[in-house]
Amino acid sequence: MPPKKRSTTNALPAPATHDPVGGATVLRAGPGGHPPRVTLNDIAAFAGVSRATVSLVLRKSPLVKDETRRKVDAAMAELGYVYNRRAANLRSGASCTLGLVLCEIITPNYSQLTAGIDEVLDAEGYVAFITNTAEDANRQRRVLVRMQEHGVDGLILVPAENTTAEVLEEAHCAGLPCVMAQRRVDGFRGDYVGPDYAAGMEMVTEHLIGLGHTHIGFIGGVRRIAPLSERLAGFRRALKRHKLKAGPIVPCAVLDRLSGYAVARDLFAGPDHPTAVVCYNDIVALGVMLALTERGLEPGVDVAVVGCDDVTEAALHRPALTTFTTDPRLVGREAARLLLRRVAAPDLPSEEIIVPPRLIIRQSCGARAAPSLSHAPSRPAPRATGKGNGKGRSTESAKDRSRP
Amino acid sequence: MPPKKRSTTNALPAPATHDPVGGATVLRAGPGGHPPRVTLNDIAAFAGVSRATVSLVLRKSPLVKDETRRKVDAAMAELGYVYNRRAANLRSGASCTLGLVLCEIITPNYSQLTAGIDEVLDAEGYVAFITNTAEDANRQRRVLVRMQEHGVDGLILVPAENTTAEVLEEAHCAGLPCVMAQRRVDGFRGDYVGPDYAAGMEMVTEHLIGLGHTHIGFIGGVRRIAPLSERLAGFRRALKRHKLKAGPIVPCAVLDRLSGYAVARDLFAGPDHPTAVVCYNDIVALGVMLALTERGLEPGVDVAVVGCDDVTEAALHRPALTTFTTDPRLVGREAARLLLRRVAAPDLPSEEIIVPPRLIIRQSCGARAAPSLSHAPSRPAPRATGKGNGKGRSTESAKDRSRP
DNA sequence: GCCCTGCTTTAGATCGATCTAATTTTTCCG
DNA sequence: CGGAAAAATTAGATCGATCTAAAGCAGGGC
Repeated sequence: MPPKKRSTTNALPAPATHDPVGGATVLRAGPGGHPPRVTLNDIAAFAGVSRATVSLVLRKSPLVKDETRRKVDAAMAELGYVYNRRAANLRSGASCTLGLVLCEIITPNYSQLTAGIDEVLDAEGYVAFITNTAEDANRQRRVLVRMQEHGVDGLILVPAENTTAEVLEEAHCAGLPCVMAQRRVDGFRGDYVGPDYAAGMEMVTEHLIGLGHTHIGFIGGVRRIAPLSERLAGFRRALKRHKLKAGPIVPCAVLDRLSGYAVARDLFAGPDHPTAVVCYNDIVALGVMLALTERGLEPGVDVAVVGCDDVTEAALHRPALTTFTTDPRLVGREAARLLLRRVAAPDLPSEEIIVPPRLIIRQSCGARAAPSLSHAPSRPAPRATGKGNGKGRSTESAKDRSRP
Repeated sequence: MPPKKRSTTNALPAPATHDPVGGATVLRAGPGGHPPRVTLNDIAAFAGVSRATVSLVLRKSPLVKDETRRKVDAAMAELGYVYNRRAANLRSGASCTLGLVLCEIITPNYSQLTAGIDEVLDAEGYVAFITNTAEDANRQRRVLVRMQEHGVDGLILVPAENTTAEVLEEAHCAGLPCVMAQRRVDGFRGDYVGPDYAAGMEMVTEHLIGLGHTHIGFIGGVRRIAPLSERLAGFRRALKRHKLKAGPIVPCAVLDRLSGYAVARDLFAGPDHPTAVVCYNDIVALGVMLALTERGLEPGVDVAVVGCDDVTEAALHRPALTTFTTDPRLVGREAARLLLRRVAAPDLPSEEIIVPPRLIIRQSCGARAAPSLSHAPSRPAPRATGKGNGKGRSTESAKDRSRP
C-alpha cells in the first residue's frame, strides 16, 4: 500500500509590512518566495526613531528613555518583528549556537546525553545543531566542517571509531572549543567529560568478590575503542587488590546482544567455567544471560552476571541485571556547561570531568534484593559535584515513562 | 565522591594568517578571544584577484577561467579557509538550516525519527537544530521563536500536548514552512507525516478476531491527545466489520508501564474479563502483561495482548509482544523530504503522508510463531512509497546492535 | 582604426544587525 | 539666561558573504 497523500491549499500568507514612506500597508515578496522579514529599519521607521535606538532597546540598554522604549516595543509587537540573530552575529562574533556530533543517534545512552545537553543549553539561550556520524569517518569530517561553516561557537563530540587528533585538526577543529563526551581522542587538545568506567568496573567486580566469587571472567568489548582498556583496568584492579587471578577475558567483534550470546555459549559449554562474569555493557550481559539459560544455568543463581550502563532493559529483564549507571544525562549536562565555560574563556586550561558511577544491585548477581518493577529513578538534575553519591549503592524502585 | 577534574593547558592556537600586505605570517586576535576567521578578502588578496571572483569560484561558477580557479583553490587550501554560511545567507536568503522541535527526546521512537531526518538532511547539505520541549508549552514557544531568530528555513515539529493553531501562530510559525510529525495540530496550515495508527489498530484487532477472540478490551491512552481517538477508530472499525461489541475501553492518566499495570490489575480482578486486550502502545502492554502474570494469567495463553510501536523491548520480553511498527525512522525521512520540498516551493498545496503500519506477530497474542532472539530487522532505507509492504505481516528474526 | 561579440573579472551596493563616535536634547545650577 | 554636565539619540562604518551592472580584454569583420 503506497502512502496516502492528501492535498489542501497551503498558500503561506505574506505578513503585512508597514511601508515607511507612504504609511500604507503593503505585501512584499521576499527573495525565492520566502516571506519578507520585518527588520530593524521597519521598526525604526514605524516608531519614528533611528535604527540604532531600536537596537539599544533590543539589547535592553539602560540608555534609552522609558517612553521611547515603550514606543519601540509597541512597534515590534505591531509589526510582528522576529530578531535576526544571524545578522547580529555577523557583526558581533558569537552565535549562541553549538554543534553536537554523535557517533550514533538511536542508542538510549546518546538520547540521554542529548537531553542533558539540551537542558543546559535551553536555560542559557543556546541552540545546538545535531548530527549523526554513524561511526563513519567521512561523514564525521563532512558534518564537522559544515557546522563550522554555520558558525558554531563550539562542539560537543562523541567521536566516531578511529578518530585521531589529526582527523580533527584536518577538519579545522583545532581553533574551536571542543568537548569530547564519553570517548577520548588522544593527543587532541580539548576537554573531556565522561563516566568513570574504570571505577564502575572496579565496583561491580568488588561486589562479586564480596559475594564470594573467585573465578570471574570478562566478556565483550571491541579492542580498538578506548573504553575497553579503561574498563579492563578497573576489573583487574579489583582482582589484584584481593590477590585473585582474572578468569577468561573474551572481547568480541561487535557489541550486540548476539555476540555476547555467542561468546557465552562457548564459554559455558564445559564444566570448568567461571562462577561470575563481568560484561562490557548491559546489552552484552543480556545476551550472556540468554546463553546461560540455554545451557541450563540460571543467571543469578548458578552464574552471577553484571553489566554496565543501566539501560532501561536492565531493570526489566528477569532476572533484573546488576549493573552500574554511567549517567549519560549528567555527562551531557556537564559537557554543555564545560563547553559554555570554554567558549567564554578559550584560553583557560583544559579540563576533564569524570562522572562517578553508581552501583545498582539487582538479581543477576545473586545478591538478595527486593525485585522491582522498573527503572532507576531519574533524580532531579543532580550536579556531578554533589558529594556522597559516588560510591553509592542502591536497590531501586521507581517508575519509567513513555510517550506516544 | 566529587567528580575528578584534571587541568592541562588549553591555549587554543590562533591559526596563522597570511598578511596580504607584507607577505608575513601574523597572528590576529579575534573579538572576544575568538580565533580570527579567514575571509574572502584574505583569499582574494592572497590569490591576487577580487573578492567577487573568489565568490564565483566558491559557487563553482562556469564563468571563471580554470587557471584562476586553481590559483584561488590553492589560496583557500593554504590559508585554511572555512566558508561563512551565515554571512552568505544574510545576503542570499535561505540558510540550509532546519529546526527540529520534539515533545520528548529520550523515547526511542523520537530517536529513530531524528535519525531518519538526519539521514536525509545530511545528504542534502542541511543541518538541523534540535530541541526538546518536554511537553511544556512555554518551552515550546520559546524554542520556536529562538529557532526563527536563527533563521531556519523550516520546522519539523512533534507538537507538545495541547498545542493549538493559535499557539503556533503566536510563535510566528504561520509564515514558515512547517511539517508536523506523528501528532497533528488541527486548524494549522501545514503538512503532516505520521503513521497510520488507525490502520494498525484495525490490523491487530482483526488479527485477534481471526484467532477467535470475541471479547476484546482496549487499555491506555490519554484522552486529550489526538492519537487516542485515531487508534480507537481503527479498533472499532475492525470490531464493527465482524459485528462484535467492544469490550471495556480504559484510558489512563499517564502513559507508562505502571499505569498499564494498574489498569490491568483492576480489569482482570474478576472472572468476567476480556480474553484479549489491545493496548495503546507497547509500554502499556508490557505493564499489562506484568499484571496478568501477577493474577495468575499467562499472557499469550490465557489472555492475548497486543501493542503498538514495536519498541525494542517488545521483541525481548517473554512472551514477546505482538504489535505493529509505526516506523518512526521512515516517518522522519518522509518528513524531512517533505519539508525540503515545501521550502523549495512554499506555495504548493499542503500534503499529508501516511506511513503504512506493519503487523509483527509474536507470542503474546497466542498465535503460533517461532520464538526469536531479538528485534525487527531494520531494512535498508525503504521509502514509504514502496508498494506491497502495507498490510505486510512478518514473524521476524534478526539482530540488534548497541554501542558503548 | 573601430565596433561588436564573447569571455573574464571587478567595483560597489546590499543583506540586517552591532558598534563607535559623534550630535542633539534635557537637566541643573550659578 | 548661559553654559556645562548628563542623558538620549543617531549617522555611518562594519561584519563576510552575494549580486548586479559594468568594465577590461581578447579576437574577428568591416
